[in-house]
Amino acid sequence: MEEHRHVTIYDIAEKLNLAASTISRALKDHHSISDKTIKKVKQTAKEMGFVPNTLAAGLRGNVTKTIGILIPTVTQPFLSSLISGIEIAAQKSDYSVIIMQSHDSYQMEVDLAKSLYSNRVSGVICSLAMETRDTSHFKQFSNNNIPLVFVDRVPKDYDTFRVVINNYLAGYKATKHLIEQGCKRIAHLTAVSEFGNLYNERKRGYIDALIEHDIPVQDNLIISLKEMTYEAGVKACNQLFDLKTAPDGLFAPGDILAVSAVQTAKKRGIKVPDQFAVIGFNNDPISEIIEPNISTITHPAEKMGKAAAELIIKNLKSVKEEDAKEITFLNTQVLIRESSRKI
Amino acid sequence: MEEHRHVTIYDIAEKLNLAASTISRALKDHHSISDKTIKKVKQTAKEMGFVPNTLAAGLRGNVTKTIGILIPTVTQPFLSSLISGIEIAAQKSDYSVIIMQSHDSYQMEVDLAKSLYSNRVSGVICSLAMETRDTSHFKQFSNNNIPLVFVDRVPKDYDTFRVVINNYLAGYKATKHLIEQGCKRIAHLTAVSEFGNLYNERKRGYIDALIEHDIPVQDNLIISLKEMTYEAGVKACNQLFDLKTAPDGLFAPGDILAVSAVQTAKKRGIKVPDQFAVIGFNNDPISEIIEPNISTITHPAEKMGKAAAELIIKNLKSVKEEDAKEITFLNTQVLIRESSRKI
DNA sequence: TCATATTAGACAACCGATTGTGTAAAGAAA
DNA sequence: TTTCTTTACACAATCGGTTGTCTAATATGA
Repeated sequence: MEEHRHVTIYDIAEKLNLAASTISRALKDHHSISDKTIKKVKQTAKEMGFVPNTLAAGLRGNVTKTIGILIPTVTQPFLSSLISGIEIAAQKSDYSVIIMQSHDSYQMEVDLAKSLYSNRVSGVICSLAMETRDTSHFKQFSNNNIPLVFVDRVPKDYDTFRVVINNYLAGYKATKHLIEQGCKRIAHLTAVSEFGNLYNERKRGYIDALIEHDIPVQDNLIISLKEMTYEAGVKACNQLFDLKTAPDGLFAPGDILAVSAVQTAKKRGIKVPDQFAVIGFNNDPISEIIEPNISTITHPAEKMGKAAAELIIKNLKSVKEEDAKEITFLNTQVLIRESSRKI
Repeated sequence: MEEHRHVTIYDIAEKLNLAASTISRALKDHHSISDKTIKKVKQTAKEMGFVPNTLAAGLRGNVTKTIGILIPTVTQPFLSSLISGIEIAAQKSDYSVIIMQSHDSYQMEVDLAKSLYSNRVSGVICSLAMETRDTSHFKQFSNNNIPLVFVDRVPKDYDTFRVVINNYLAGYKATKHLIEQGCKRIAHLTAVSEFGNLYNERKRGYIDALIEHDIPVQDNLIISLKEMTYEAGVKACNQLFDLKTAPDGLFAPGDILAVSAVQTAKKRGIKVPDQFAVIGFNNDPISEIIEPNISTITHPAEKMGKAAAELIIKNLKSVKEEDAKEITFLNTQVLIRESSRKI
């Protein structure tokens, strides 16, 4: 096998008897290079199979056109949709995307943040690890004018971009929907002690909706879970159904939990939605396929990714201090399906 | 806001009155540097918040410790699991992962391959786009000793690493299972004209299992789909159920199709599995949750990712020509659930 | 005609880590 | 004491694209 050397602008320069700087400028249509030369250079570059070395460009210009993504995992549907959105927006502006998974570990997140910085990414999009309480490892980005956008699971107190939905409002809307369907005893699952305020916000919305409709808030109808898994959902629902006065509705802050609720109800002979109406969150693919279909809150995951990426790309062009605290809210919608449609 | 400059080895050198080369060597425990100096350098580096610039290192050494992933989309469960596996293996060896989505477009794939090359990735893991027929855009990797691993959707004729399952055997096993459950008229869905041989292989396994058990292969029980979507599955199944002699079993080469089959059957009052047994493929999360649970072929997606990443990392250490055609087969298993369990 | 503007392109420094080569000093072996 | 080895570190080239500065030539305007 021949040992190919990467073709460089110097190779092109030599072949055409021009200076390397001229090649560099010609390739990006610099005004000081004649059309004739530009055409010739581009033609030769193509023939020789020239591919620019982004490392060299990045080193020199300190611009890598790379967006770093730091998220708990790529397998969660919401997050893979988020990636997809980021990726599409990035591709449009000729940015690359580099992805790292914290697996919800704080230490991993710290290490990976360093690795992203080491790679001199142009910007970072992050959804925090469950474990994360301290966010000082993100200072390296802020301190070096690397735009940082938090998405979905965002820190309370960090002064940077955020792209989120209004979780309070979404929780309120979901609960209100159940009330409108005639539910009187609405249960709620939530996450135990969370740093990001996402589940707390949903819970606040739930509570306010109840209060607003003169429905008492009952502690035994609110269950805090350590993990938002199918199994945890089944366990919690059984606990709910074992109550003397079992609930007739449930707002689950995730579709997997809603699925577990629907199936647990079915197993116990409880009719969904007539005896027990359920609404989930996220509009995961499964919510649409399971029977009965599950009502849910749509979460524009791809759009969020797109918005986050665009914030970074836009921000790189014109850094304005006053932008720094910008929060982008994206709309949620109640998607009514069979699991909660009683009327 | 202060304009921080990135801390470099030169900054450390200046502070300690040492040469930059000494700093560089000290940081990687080079034997020619005294322990005392090493300790001092590392200490100071930490204090000053030094983070190595991987661009500079990559440019100089032509090694980036980055694995490029080029796949149709990240949102498909199989592929996001694959990524997860790659990522875990990469992290272990201190590699970064850079992901690009072809969205099943050939042109995108060509462009993104170039972009990966431009980023001087150390290796590439690829699952081909549906559209791809020609694979010459991968030559740039092979020609430059950049290890290339195809996963799952692999080209027939490209001389490089592959990590795949034995699709023929999996198809055979799935079909045999249905036969053992007493099915006499087993239908099969497949993809229309595919470049990668994955669906064709599964079909071959299906056919051979039938032949081996003296069951006639009937063309009207084999339907080729353009897209492997839920809707396409529903349509195909309705077509099957409309036959004079409808099938009593189905081997679907994907779980989404299996789900659509089960639900279509239920809608038409056909009992699953008694009148119609179904087996899918991939063990997507949904197969476990839907009712009835769907029997499926487990596909070790994360393991495949891990294997692919390890091939690259290992190969980078010792490039041997004779390795070049290595094919890694990973095991599949028949996972029997309710949708096909008759006896 | 002279001064200014524009066009064309060369030269060289630069980004930051790496590494081959060189040198000086201290210790070990002869 | 001399030679060899080891230790400890400095110097400078290198990777490849970018960009400020400079020279020269042609074109435009006063």
